[in-house]
Amino acid sequence: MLDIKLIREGEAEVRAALARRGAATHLDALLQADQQRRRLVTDVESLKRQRNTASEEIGKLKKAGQDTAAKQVAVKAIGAQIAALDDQIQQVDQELNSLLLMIPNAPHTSVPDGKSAADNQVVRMHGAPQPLAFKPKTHLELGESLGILDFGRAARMTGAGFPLYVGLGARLERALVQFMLDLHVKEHGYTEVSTPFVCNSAAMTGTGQLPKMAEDMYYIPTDDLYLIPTAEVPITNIYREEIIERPLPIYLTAYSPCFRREAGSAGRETRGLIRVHQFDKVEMVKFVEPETSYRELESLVANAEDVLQRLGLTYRVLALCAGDISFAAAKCYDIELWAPGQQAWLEVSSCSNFESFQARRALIRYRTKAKKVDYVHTLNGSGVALARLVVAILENGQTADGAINLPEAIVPYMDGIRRLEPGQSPKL
RNA sequence: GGAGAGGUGGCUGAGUGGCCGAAAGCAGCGGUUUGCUAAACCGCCGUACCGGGUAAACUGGUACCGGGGGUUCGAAUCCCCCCCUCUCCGCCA
Repeated sequence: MLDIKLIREGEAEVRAALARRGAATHLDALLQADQQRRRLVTDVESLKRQRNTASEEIGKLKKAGQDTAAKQVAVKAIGAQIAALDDQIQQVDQELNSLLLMIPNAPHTSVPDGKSAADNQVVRMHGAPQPLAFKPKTHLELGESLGILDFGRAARMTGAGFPLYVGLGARLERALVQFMLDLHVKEHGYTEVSTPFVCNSAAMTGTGQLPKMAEDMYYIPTDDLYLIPTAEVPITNIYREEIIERPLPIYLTAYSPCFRREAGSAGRETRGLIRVHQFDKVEMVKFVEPETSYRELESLVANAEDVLQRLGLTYRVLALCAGDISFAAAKCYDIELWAPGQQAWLEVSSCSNFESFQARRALIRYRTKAKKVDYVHTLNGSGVALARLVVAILENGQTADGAINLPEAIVPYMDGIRRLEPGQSPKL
């Protein structure tokens, strides 16, 4: 969330920044609640001071054996006033908090203007889409002919949008996870963690999934827990309500499955692995000092790009415009892979700087060089998302005879298998 | 899931109704002494919010002893609910 003091003192700037997102703002109600709260707090605290002084006096008098009945009655009256004010404060606090939680992050000045995905800017390309010498198949056709994907059986046990990988398909998935984790841990300086795949509402609120995105998550009412839509949630929440005493930056990475209801997106890009309710992902999260966060964002993107470069894939990096960045982000780059079967760019990574937005919600702080407590900046990026990565590897690696040439970098993780051919993978 | 024991500041750990935001020790920071390291000695050493002050230093106040509620003039301390940890039993990959 945004700093209420910043909103109070820099209202015009905050309004202007939020307007760039096209976000409807309820700053008036917020500022009014803030003002009311401060007035009430000042009042109740002076009453509490009176009560404390009087109670102390009663204690002394009692010790001296004097009668304090009259005084006690008087203090009790103060207590009643305090209780009434405290109730009001609680209400205003709640209102203030729920308003604050609904306000999105302010876009950074370097974020391009724009209303929608159409206004995102391509900041660089790696390679360029090359026409194949034959009509490319889609990953669905390839997956079926190779026998490595089975959507029908998955739908029977769960429903549409839940992939079942078979044989070398499952193997490829596992190999890619291993490859990416190794790269981030051994070469990019991340520490690997393995987290819970369900989180409580406090954690979800901390990273910004709640309250706004409740509809997009799978929820388990019996235990009041949510399936994670991304490992960002458990990783970032590792330091929730802590003052981090070790030196920054901290880089963490984790593999996790991701669960998304994708409510409202039925019929949109829903074929095959493009948009699924469950997919695997390797995620990177950084906890950094505020002054360094935009430099850290660039290196985070570079870490994600490194994955794709080593896999020899064609991709482009987009700077999302103010109207398209996610709720919690101050700046965001997307990385998209070229998929010849789809004739489309597929988003496989989203790298964001949240500045102190998540840190404020989740109370993640550190000590500055001057020993003051301050909020960290958090960043995260996919490094990268699996299902669409598999799509790109299949569709880019395909040959005229329906086989797949695998990227050299994962061959060691595939026990030396360089090529997937029809009939090669074990059948169900 | 059942029974019992606990949750106090970065850590260890005292405190069972007012003199407690909390003893003591360790760690940390500053200083004195010191050939260096070490030791000794002295001082400092929680967070949030509201106010004063230049959004610094500093300063007045309020709250916080797992979380929430209650009793009381007054709660770390008494009562209730919840969460977590440990031990034992049950179940189990």
